[in-house]
Amino acid sequence: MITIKDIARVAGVSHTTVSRALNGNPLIKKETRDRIEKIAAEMNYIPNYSAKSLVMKKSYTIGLFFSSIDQGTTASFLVDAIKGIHHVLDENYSLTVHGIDSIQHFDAIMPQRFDGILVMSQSDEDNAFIYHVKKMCIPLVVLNRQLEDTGIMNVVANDRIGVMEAIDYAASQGHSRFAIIEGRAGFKSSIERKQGFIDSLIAHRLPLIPEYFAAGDYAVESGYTAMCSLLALPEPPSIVFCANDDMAIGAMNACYAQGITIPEQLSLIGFDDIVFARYTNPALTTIHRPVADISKLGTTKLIELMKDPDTPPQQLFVNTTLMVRQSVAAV
Amino acid sequence: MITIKDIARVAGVSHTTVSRALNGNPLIKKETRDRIEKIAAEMNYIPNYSAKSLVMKKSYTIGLFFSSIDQGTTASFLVDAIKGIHHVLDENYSLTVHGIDSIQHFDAIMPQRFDGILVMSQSDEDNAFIYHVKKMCIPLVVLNRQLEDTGIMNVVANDRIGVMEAIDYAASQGHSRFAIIEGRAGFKSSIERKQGFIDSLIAHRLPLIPEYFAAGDYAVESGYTAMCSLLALPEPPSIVFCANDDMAIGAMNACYAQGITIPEQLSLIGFDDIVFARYTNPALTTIHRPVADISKLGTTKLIELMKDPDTPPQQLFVNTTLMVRQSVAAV
DNA sequence: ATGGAAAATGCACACGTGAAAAATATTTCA
DNA sequence: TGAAATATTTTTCACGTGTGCATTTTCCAT
Repeated sequence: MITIKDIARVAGVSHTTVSRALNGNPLIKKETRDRIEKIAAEMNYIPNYSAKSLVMKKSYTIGLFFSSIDQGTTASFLVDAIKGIHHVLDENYSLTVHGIDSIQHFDAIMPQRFDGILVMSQSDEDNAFIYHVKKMCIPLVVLNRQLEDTGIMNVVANDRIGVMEAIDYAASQGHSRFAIIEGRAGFKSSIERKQGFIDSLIAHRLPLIPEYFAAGDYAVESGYTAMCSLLALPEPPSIVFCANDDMAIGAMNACYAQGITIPEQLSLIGFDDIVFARYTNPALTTIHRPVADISKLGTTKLIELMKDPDTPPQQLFVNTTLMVRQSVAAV
Repeated sequence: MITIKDIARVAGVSHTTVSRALNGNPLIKKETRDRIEKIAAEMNYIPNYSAKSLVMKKSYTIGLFFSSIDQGTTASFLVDAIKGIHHVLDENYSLTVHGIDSIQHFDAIMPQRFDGILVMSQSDEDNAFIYHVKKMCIPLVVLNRQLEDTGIMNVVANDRIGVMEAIDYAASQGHSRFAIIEGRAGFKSSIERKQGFIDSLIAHRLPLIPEYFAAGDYAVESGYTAMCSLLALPEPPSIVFCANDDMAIGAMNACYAQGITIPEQLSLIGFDDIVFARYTNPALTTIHRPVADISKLGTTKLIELMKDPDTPPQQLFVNTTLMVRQSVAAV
């Protein structure tokens, strides 16, 4: 491996000059710089990141942390996040992926190892981690879950409003017996989506019926189970809002199994707009959650924060979009 | 940040002794070691990985490379891979995720930055990258795509045999007019799955009908399109094998659209066994691809290789499993 | 006690880089 | 032409860690 010292020897200058030349330091005469850059290129010089890290106290690493990699995180969510970040992130940063639930010692999370951290947060339980990062003064952006603390950069989709729009739409189609299959207990998104559901019903002066609130955990299977229990009610709902598409697919399946046709006998609304949503039968009307956009914006903000740690924290909202397809009937 | 020198001062020894004590070097007296370890713990010492890296020429980083993050890589594939790896990987290694297609300069891929590399390979086009890694002498395991070169550690599912089993099963159900919707051109998996399809038909002395070979690219939409063209044939097939589940879902959708019922009028087989496969209507009969198992085994092998670079390379096969559900009818 | 081997520890340096301070070269101005 | 001012480069040191070799301490057999 060749180093700046090797280049210095060839160029007949000191290694410091080489370092400066290669890092765009204005103290170097233009012709010297050009000559050194040429030599460096010819010698195929590649900087040693370990050495750089040691002296600069930078790691050239961005950490992406999910609440959990195994549980409650749908595949498309994780992938869209990674895609979004890669889209914005400079090539000489590398992105490491972690699950908060599998971290043994927070001590290993320190400025030395991460220039910046993105937390794809789903639950309050991440707070311990988030505050550790903050205490360590590592530039931090929390994505996807709205924080009470306005001292932290935060990028989220406005789930609640997204749901309200969807319910408004369904109400405009004449529906009045609304049920919900809720998300995983403890997840902020579950609460928000439920609240949007409730708010919209209240705004339309529709009744909140306790039996129409079914528990779920974001997994496909839980949608199936919850739908079965809803269908077993003496008077089933005319429309069911599922807190994510995975559960909506499970729910749809339960309907097939019981010979209920969608949307004629029962309407269905999902949340997320995963790839498969447009390929269910009928195609699922759902709320598009802009995970990739959130990730992109979050990464942009993180980069700002790394450049200038005093950038004032903001709470940024990214809009959801209602995707009207075929799973809601007019009644 | 506290360093071994700080500990040395407190313990009244040299930093060398501290370094040795903390790294389990046998030259240190047991009681000295115990004392130093105690002090280190009390002082909350955390080693500086940059310095370690510099001196040890290790990075404590494993790179996971996909052919592409954006294209042709399904979400569940990426996620299952990450999960599998995390399951095996030691906590003080971090995992970075990359798309080969977005690497600008291979020069940045060097031993200094990666202790080991896992390539989730889908296409021959990855070879340039793979050989670069090999040339750099970075411990390497290639997953998912079978290589001709037996000099590289390689873990793959036996796609071909998996497909053959599935076609055998379908033949045993009385089918004889078999069609295929192929995977993305250029991907090894596409070729293997197609070959399994062909081999099985030949073994059953069934005809290979050119019109029954439809092109696809692993995306849901391409399954839809391909199925439309198959259904437009004067004499459509009685069963269609789709090279992955995503396309099978697209294909299923095309059937809905044209009022063809599955499996009564047309049978369908997928490949991968994604989460949603059991929730299609009817549930999709498919071939389970053990991505997580491949990743786990591959990671284990990579760790072996990192410990002892002379570990002889192997080609390891992980079995697929036929998941019989409801999309294939007996005729 | 004493020599000598064995065990334990310390010294000095290396890794590749960047930065402050010092040195040298060049330009400017009177 | 010479001093002051400025531009450029070099010297020296630091970052935190591990290692070969020298040094000290310990222990045992004499």
